[in-house]
Amino acid sequence: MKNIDTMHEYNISNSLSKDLNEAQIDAVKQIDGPLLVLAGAGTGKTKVLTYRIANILMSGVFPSQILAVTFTNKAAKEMSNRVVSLVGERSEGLWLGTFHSIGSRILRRHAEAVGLKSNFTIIDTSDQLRLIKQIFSDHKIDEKRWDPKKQLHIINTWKDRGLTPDKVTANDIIDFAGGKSLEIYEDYQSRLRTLNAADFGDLLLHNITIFNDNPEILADYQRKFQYILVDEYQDTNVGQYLWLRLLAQKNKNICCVGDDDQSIYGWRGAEVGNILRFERDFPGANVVRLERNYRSTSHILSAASNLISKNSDRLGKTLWTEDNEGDPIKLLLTWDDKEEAKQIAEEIEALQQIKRHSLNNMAILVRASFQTRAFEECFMNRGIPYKVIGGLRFYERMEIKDIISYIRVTAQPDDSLALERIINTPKRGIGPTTLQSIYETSRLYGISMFESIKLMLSEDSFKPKIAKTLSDLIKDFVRWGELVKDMTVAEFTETIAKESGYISMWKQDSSLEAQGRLDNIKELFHALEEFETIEEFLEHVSLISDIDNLNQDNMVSIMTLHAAKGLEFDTVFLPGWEEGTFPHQRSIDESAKTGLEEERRLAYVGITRARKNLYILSAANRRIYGQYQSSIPSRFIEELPQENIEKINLNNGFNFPAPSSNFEDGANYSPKPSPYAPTKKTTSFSKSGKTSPEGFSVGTKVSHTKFGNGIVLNFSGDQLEIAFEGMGIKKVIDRYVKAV
DNA sequence: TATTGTGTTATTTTT
DNA sequence: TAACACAATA
Repeated sequence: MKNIDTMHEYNISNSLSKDLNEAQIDAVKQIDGPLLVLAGAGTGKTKVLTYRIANILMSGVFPSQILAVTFTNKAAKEMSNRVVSLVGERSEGLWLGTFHSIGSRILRRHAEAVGLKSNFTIIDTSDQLRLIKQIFSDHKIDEKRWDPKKQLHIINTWKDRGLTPDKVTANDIIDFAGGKSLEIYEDYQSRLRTLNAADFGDLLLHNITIFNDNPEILADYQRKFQYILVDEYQDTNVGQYLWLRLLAQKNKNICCVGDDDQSIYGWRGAEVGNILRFERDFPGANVVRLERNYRSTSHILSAASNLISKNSDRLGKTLWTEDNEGDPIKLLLTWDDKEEAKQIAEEIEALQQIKRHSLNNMAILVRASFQTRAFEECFMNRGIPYKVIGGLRFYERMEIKDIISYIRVTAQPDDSLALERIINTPKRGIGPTTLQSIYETSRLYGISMFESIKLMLSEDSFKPKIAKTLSDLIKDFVRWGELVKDMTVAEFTETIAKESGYISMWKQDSSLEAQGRLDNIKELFHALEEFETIEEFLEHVSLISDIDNLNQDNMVSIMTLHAAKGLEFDTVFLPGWEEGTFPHQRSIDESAKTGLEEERRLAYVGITRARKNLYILSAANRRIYGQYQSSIPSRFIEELPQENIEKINLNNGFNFPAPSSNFEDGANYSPKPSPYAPTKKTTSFSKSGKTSPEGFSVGTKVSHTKFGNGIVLNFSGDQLEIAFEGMGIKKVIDRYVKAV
């Protein structure tokens, strides 16, 4: 142990001067006092952060005294890996995570201080919306006249700005829902408390409330976190800023890394102002600029710099590189979105076959997610493997959410939102009328739906058939609750999914997507094997956005520009550079100059993702809402320096679709090879036959991760009855045991 | 209560 | 286009 440490120590001090440039060393070395690192794209931001953490650790600070926050799980994971590779085990105990995960961790410790229990549920957007709709109906507010989504947006905005209902002033109130928007916010918060739930915004907002109301708790954390590091500081909103300021107030050892030119979350409440006024907030702050770019060729870098220089609201940096000039940016004007996809597909094929480029190093970055569709269709036909990142997220799929809801209710019967979701899935004959009566009872007595049902059953207020159904369901949940003790999370979930009839519901479904849904469910069971407890899993599920694509398969990545932040690729395609699409119309309509500048930053982010090859495309016609609309090339194209771009004329050598195809669907200019499904999440599982699928029979000696060794006594289907040494007889699904 | 049909409406970006 | 809400029917 000691030896390892000394070895790392040696490595660190050695690497500092070897691996880092001067500015980077500056940023890593001065660990005390406030520091702002302005890190341009590709200037080694993550490197600085990780070396800095290593350096702080080497100065004798305990890992648990360091707080490092990021925005995405991806970034947190990346940082954690890199710190481990620098200092090994010495980083254990570091508080490194997203704002939300850290906020949640702190909130669980002090939940009572804001009227929650520490096992509160974290609800997502759809739950939020459902809640708002309920409150609207209580207040007799017409959903047609007032869009519940708008109300949700208002509440989220208040939360982003660190405003609890009591802090909302007349100035902050937007006239909505007949002047009731604040009242609804109050109701919403109190409903959340009854449900023992918190939304994303609450994770930090409650922290702030706790810190403000309980100076001794705040003091504890201030003492604890000697050093604070913040990634992507340009994207912090007011709430996050307040949270950081509270924590950093005492020691003032806060290091924020960011790039005002990459601030692209203004719509989510991010305040570039936070970065612009850092020096004022933390007097005596040092500022280090990282301006040497290690990523892109000079053609790419120059184009990006010139484009972003059109923005007025910026601190200003001059990025430079010693990299060679490289190829100019290729600009392609196409007839329509289909042609655009086809051009990219052909270029990808050429790069792959002629230049032997790997698909992993290519990405298509779009402005809005609907644009991914044209590429999916085209690539599917041609057999180009691709993955859409962040498209429909795994945990947001209906079947996954349904099963998670079953788990939620089992773990926490009072989770009414989850119960409401699955009370009639599969169909049990519980319709809106019954639901309404339950809901009324729970409002009347201020109890959960689960409790209401129990109460109403005892009072005999249901029709016999419904009473039977509900009482069975309640009994099921109670019984499943008992199972937790004896089973792994995966087994437990699988049992519930089967016994509730949820699996058979999809098995009986003859529709096309049913099999895919079953596959997803299988994948969920698989993913669950990593977790020790239900609570652990539920926490993970609420905070992670996508199932981790650990697969290093050779695929082209397709994602939004927002999702691409922090990533880099050899080859990047930027399609859809048309007025209205990019810059997006709404962005300009809603926030004029600010909006346009944010769009330009988005373009800057896109361009700077590319290491070597960059393609920008613009289509003259695009299908929007199923109708073709013509548009003109994006103004951003004109803002690129001529000397960095090469215009490619498609009319030579390519078949150019005739305008007549405009309103028809039929016209298809590319040959159609046999359909090929490259990327759908289809982990194939053997379909369970009549015998134990894994081939176990009575007498087989097996081992199980939780119960140890045992012997098979009996089985039916894939359910094994096993006598475990010292554990007694358990029912286990055969996939979870191994023959020994 | 479940199913089917019709009309409306939205597509920015996400932890 | 496609998802969704709502009304009309079985």
